[in-house]
Amino acid sequence: MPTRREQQRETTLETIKQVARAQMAHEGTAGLSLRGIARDMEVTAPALYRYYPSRDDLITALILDGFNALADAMIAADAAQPRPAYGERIYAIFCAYRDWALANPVDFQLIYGNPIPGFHAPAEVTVPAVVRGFIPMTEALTEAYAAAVLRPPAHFQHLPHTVDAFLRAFADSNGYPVPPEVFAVMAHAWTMTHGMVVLEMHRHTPSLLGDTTAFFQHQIKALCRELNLTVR
Amino acid sequence: MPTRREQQRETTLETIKQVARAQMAHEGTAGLSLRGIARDMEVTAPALYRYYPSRDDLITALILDGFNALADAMIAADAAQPRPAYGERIYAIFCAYRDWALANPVDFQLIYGNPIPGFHAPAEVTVPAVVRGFIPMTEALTEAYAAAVLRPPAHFQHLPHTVDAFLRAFADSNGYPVPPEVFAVMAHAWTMTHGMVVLEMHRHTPSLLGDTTAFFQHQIKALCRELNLTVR
DNA sequence: TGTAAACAGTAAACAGCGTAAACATTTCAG
DNA sequence: CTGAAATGTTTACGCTGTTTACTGTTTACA
Repeated sequence: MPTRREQQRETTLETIKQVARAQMAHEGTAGLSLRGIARDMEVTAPALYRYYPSRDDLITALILDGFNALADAMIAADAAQPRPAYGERIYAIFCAYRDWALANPVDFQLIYGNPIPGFHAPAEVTVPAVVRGFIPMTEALTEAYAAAVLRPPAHFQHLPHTVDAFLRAFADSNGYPVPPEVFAVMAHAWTMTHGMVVLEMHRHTPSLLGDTTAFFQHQIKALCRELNLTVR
Repeated sequence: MPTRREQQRETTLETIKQVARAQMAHEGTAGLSLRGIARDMEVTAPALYRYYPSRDDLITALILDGFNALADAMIAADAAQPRPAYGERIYAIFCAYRDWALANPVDFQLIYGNPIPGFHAPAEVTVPAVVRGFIPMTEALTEAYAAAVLRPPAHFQHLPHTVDAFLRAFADSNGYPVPPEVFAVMAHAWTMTHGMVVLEMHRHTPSLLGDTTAFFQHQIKALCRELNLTVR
């Protein structure tokens, strides 16, 4: 059972991240400064070093939170759909990806951009969190495929042999085998979604397309139908 | 005709950018520091202010160069293809986009990411350079459509009415009318390409797909064929 | 050609940053 | 209650972008 001191420490660790997020939300990812956080907390800067050994460690913690929050959003969106309704699930998951990104642009840039000078999150920390976010869409697609509802167009089945070999090896090494064509479908959908989100976030598409939300939803629905999944 | 001093000034302006790029290439976009550039040029930092009024102005200049270099790469790739060969042109243009990005990751992050703290390039400077890069693919697609070679699948023709209305207004306001369905195809292709490039650059896809080059080329070719364009 | 203006550079300084070391205080456990 | 651990402050170092004042050099014009 945690002592009073340990509880206090835990809340301080959380407060620091909270203030950091607030600062970034206000001034962009640039606004993250230890001294700024310390000012807001009415504490001196070196005091923060009792909690995070360096600025980069704080950022790493924020990134980890970000990946998990995004994963939570997608998992929740998936869970909210009725079963089986594979198309609705897929649609909801990718909409959740975009919605979360647009609602939390700073966190999204933190995890999927490189907004912090000279910083790259250690892979051994981020990869598990990333993988967690991919579980719902992988499951939904795999189940739909197993149920013979998802029928990928031909070109997903005739992948380049290097990719096909890699995906088969990957599926075998994993305890959770995913057919290469399903994996390819997921990569395609993710790629598309991510591209739209990133370009929209950097304000490149709104001036070209007008209603980016409608366009995005239309694109995802079109993909679902191309995969023989019914949606809406 | 330029005086000796003006020539000198021009080369210094260029040298500063050159050194800046070298520093970023060496230490990531974080490595961009005026004092660092000054050190490399064996000059004091304030001297640089005679050439760029601030660090952000230097970055803006670098971004402008980046957009133009990317546009040049795509234009050159397009020009190198035989005519009409619309499929080959489209394929070459998007491959050029990816190739340039992977060959110049720092510049790419500079123009399509937000790697510099607290900095966002002024739109009135970047937009024209961005538009320039889109000319070849817009032209290739529009010509292919006019020649009835490009045949977009149905969902590109039944766009959400908000998007459709916006694209029609956009085409009308422009001197260069692009049919909405062609614009939608371009947005789709760009989105896909950009998403793959960004995810690959941040090392999210290589561990999932193995041969990302093969996968990318496969994806673009599949899209071309979906559009009734022959390629390879 | 002589001179005034524009240009190019330096030195010094200011404010802000991340961080390390030394020191003081608070809080808890034996 | 006492000593140790946790938490905080003070001070300092070296880095950053940027401003100011001052010095030469180059150019343009009367």
